[in-house]
Amino acid sequence: MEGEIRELIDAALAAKGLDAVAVTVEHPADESHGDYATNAALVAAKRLGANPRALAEDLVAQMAGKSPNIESIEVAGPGFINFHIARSFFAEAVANARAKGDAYGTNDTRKGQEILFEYTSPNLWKPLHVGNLVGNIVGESVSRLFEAEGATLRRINYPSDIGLTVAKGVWGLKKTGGDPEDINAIGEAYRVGNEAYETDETAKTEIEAVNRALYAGDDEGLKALRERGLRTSHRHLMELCRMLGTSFDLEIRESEVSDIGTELVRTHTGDVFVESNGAVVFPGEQYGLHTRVFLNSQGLPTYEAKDLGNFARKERAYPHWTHSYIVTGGEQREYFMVLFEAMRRVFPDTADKILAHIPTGFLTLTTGKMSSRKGNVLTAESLLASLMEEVEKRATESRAENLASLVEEVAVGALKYQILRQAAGQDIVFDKERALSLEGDSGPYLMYAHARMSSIEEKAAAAGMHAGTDAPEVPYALERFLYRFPEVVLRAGHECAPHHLVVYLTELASRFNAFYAVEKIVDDGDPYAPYKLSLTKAARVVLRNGLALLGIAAPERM
RNA sequence: GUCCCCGUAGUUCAAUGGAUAGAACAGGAGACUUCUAAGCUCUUGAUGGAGGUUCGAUUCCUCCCGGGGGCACCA
Repeated sequence: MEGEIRELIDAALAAKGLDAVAVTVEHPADESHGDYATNAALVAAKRLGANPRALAEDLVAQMAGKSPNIESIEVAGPGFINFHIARSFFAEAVANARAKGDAYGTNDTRKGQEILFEYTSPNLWKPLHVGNLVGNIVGESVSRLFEAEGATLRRINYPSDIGLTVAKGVWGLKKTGGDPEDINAIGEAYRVGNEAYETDETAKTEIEAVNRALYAGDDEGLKALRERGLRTSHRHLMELCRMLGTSFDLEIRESEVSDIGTELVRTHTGDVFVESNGAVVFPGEQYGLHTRVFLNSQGLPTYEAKDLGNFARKERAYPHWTHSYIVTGGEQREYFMVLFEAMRRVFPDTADKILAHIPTGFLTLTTGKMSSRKGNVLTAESLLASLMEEVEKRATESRAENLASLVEEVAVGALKYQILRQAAGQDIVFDKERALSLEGDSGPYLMYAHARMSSIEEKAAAAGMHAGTDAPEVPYALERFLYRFPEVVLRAGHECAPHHLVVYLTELASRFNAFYAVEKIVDDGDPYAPYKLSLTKAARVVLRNGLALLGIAAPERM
């Protein structure tokens, strides 16, 4: 529809001798202004030196009656042109959504793309906190958006299993004598190791020795301890990913790419990297960035070198890739600018391909910045546990067949909504109380609306009622919103911004709830009841598809 | 010090340079008691400050104030 309107405008402007004018076509905030509006006359008037309103009238005369989908076009305000869409269009959109079902909203703007999509990538051995969930939640949603646009996704997890953090944990585990099979002992060991590293010189030296030994792999005892701890951590991570609805196509461990990375840096020392103070660095200053160390003065690879190895490993697995995305916290913005600059030089075949970093926001709590020292770290586990507890309180009269799985779905949905509702990349102030409220703008609000739609459909089916096409003269507010879904998916995908979808779905659910409050749907005596049922079914298709893109479950009963 | 991001109701968030800045929570009022009340209706309340560009600025530019992040051997 938007495309059709643009064509009309372009044709009308061309008749005025204007082409390639950058005009906007948008939905007016106030629906009484119509379904679409354009600033074409305002923009073009400037070029022509004409009166905007007079020009608008001219353009309207050009466009009037050219499309059966448009009922009326009028000039308003300083020279906006408002389009009112015909009733029949809305009814067709309802039918279209129902006919397309799961495919409704998809497009092919990324057809043919093979995308390496790295996200989640936690540090094994460090307790997972809410911040770690953000990358997974945003990454999962963006990857689903890309798939909805026709791309082939290669989901990659790149957990860190070697390096100083792991050394701190292994050292700590020796110190505490904790059980390497116990996830809590793993977390405690890291805390102890980290604290000792920062406050105790002797411990620091020992931890660095542990680090070297783990890289060298020559101390069987340390090696075994590390492996046992990592297994525990990894099991824990996989369980979390299952709950969050993520499954990876490939997992690359930092330890398996550190040699490759080191080798790549050594090979390119001289042409890409330079030696400096005993370390090997990439002189980013030459490219307007900053210098970063790739091999430290002990000759060990840093995150930088390992990321080169990581990339080499990805290429080997998926040689026909076209795009490579990495989702991480926003604090790594500048890091990736440097890394990509170096990668372009080490891997010349990346020249005609896309390398991009998708930063997520920095997460703080309403109670302040998380810090293990302050003891206010909100772990992923404890948060999900509190959420499930709240959900259980609500679900006492649930109609769900499997209550346990519903509780988990709703808890995860509440969390995901909370993270995805705001623009990706913006810092997040995580409000735990709000996440637990389950009311108003929330995951459960959308899920509940979906369950309600399902329930109505179920009731209609039981009553032997069929969906129909005989629609009332004036379209429902819900109809005037429903057809926009594909536009929203397009925009969210284009901007890697799932929050557009969240905002849209919340409004959609709200309109449905308002519709539901005043209209009886399953009603024998109402000639429009079959159409209302059609509309409900279409709305459920949109809500279900939208929730799927966010990675949130769409339960049929709650 | 320097670079990047941010500053919108009491709070947490929206708003491709457009029309009267939207929601939700919290606060106030109400309806229904018939398809799921995790719902619906009404209501109080905001663009950090000063300039500039523009027909039009929350959005772009400059400065100031405030917060966060990066800047060589962590990830």
